[in-house]
Order: sequence, then structure tokens, then C-alpha cells
Amino acid sequence: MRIGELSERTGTPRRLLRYYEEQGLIMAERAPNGYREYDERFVDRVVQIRGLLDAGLPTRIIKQILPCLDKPRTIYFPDATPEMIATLEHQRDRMSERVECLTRNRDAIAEYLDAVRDGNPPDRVPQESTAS
Amino acid sequence: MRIGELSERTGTPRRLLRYYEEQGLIMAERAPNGYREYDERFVDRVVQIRGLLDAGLPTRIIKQILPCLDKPRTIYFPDATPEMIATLEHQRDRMSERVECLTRNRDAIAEYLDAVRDGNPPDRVPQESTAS
DNA sequence: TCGGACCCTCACATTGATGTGAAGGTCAAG
DNA sequence: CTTGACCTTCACATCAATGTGAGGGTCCGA
Repeated sequence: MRIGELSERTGTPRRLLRYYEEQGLIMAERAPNGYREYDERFVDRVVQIRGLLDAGLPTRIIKQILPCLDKPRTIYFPDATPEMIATLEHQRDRMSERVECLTRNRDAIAEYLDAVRDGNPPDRVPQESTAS
Repeated sequence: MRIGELSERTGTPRRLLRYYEEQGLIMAERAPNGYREYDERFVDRVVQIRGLLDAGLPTRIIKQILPCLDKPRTIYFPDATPEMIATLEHQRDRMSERVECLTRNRDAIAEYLDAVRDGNPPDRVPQESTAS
């Protein structure tokens, strides 16, 4: 598919698809006329990239971790330098911190919302019984 | 405490503490001489702000959700407008999405690291053998 | 063959979070 | 009283992610 379709299917402006390529996050084939040509797996890839960007990771880091995230491993273990390992471990831990922070605050928001909805004093333990 | 101490205790540049104030995230008292004066609870507050910023939330949103996160509720339920409720629900869901994305990718990194460690000879101990 | 819908590159603008430094006030210790 | 370590505001700089648009090529259908 070309950039327009990928853009629509991922909800990502063309401009950004080109930017991600410039940053080395995706590498498109080129048709003889110069048009970028993407295959199906770029859809998930782009969605994944956007998710990570939204979660606060810079493209520089995303570029480093993306290669390890392919389902069929394309990166051989011997290619992993000690520096890369260290980077990955660090990023893994940083991501865990982010998860904790987000979870904590999200739960606090949820608790607040529950309290507001119930109109009850917030000194009780809220419980879920609604599945929307 | 004054801005210097808060800066040191939170690992946050003074510049940013003033910026957070400018963005309405914290409101410092002023000493008669104009110096900002912070009490203990600002330490946690600033750490929390930084965590949320790092997790991709803009100051605009953080400002909206912070008031609901105080341990002893300072915001009364009647103050919650429907718009605010909707905003909070939306942010709560967005944060859940972020958590899922981060968790998924972090687990993939962890899995990769495990595989690398298993597949590599144990001479991966951090040591410099730079024969460059 | 022409128009419209694609695509290309290039380049400048903007926004949010930050860095940095100038110019100056406050205050405690020497 | 002076010095040095604080603090103040103001303002410009940077960086990453993104917006926007000019200027131009490609290709398909009327």
C-alpha cells in the first residue's frame, strides 16, 4: 500500500509517516516512480510507534527497542552488544516506572470518579460492578 | 522551604519549578521578600508531576487531574461539572491505554532480554575488552 | 489530453518542555 | 560594608513532534 492508505488505516498524518522514516523507525520500499510502498505489517508497526510516542518515549529510544519486538526474531542474539543490553534493561525499568506512575494516578482518578458518582464520602473502598 | 531546597529534594531544575507554577500545577506562597515558600507536601507533588509528564501527559491535563488526587479530598463533589467528569473519564481511559501499551512492550523487551541472556555465553559480565 | 488525486522533497512555523544567561534584589557571615 | 549564595523576572535558545504549504512529478479516468 502507499502512504495515503497507511495514513488512513493508522490515523497518522502522512507528514508523520515520513518523519518516522526519517528517524529510522520504519523503512519503506520504493516503487519505480519513487512512491513509498508499505506492506501489511507496517500498520501494526505504526500503531505501536504511536502508542510508545504517546507514552512518552522519544523516537531515539523507540528506534532502539523496536528491533527486539518483532514476533519472529529478526535480530540475532550475537548482535546484542553489552551497551544495547544495558540500554534495554534501563528502558525496561523506566517503562515499569511509568506503568506504576500511570496506574497509581489512573486508579486515583477512577476512585475519585466512583466517589463522585456515588455521591458518597470517599473513605470507603470502591468496588466495580458495572461493565460498560 | 525555598525553591533551591525543593529543587534538590525533587531533582528538578528551579527553572521547571517556576514553569510548573506558571502552568498552574503548583502554587507557592510568597515570603515578604518575594521568595517562593513551599511546604513538605510539594515534594511529593512535584515528583508526581514529573512522573506524569514523563509518562506523556501534558501540563494542561495534569493540571486538570491533580486536584482529584489529593489524599484528603479538597474538591467537593458538587464542584465536579459534567465536562470535568467526562474529561476525567477520558483521561482515565487514555492512561489505561498507555499502561497497556507500555506493559506490552516492556514485557516484549524483558522477554527478548531473557532470550538473549539464555542464548549467550556467560562472558557477558560487564567488563571492557575494547581492543579497538 | 487534461484534471484531479495521488505522490515526492524541501523548508519554514509552531508548540511544549526545557536550557541558559542577564540584570538585579535579599540576606547572613566575615 | 562587602561578598557570596540565595532569590526574583525576563527573554531568548533548543529540541522533538507536528503543522503547513509551496513547487513539482505520476497516473488514471473522462
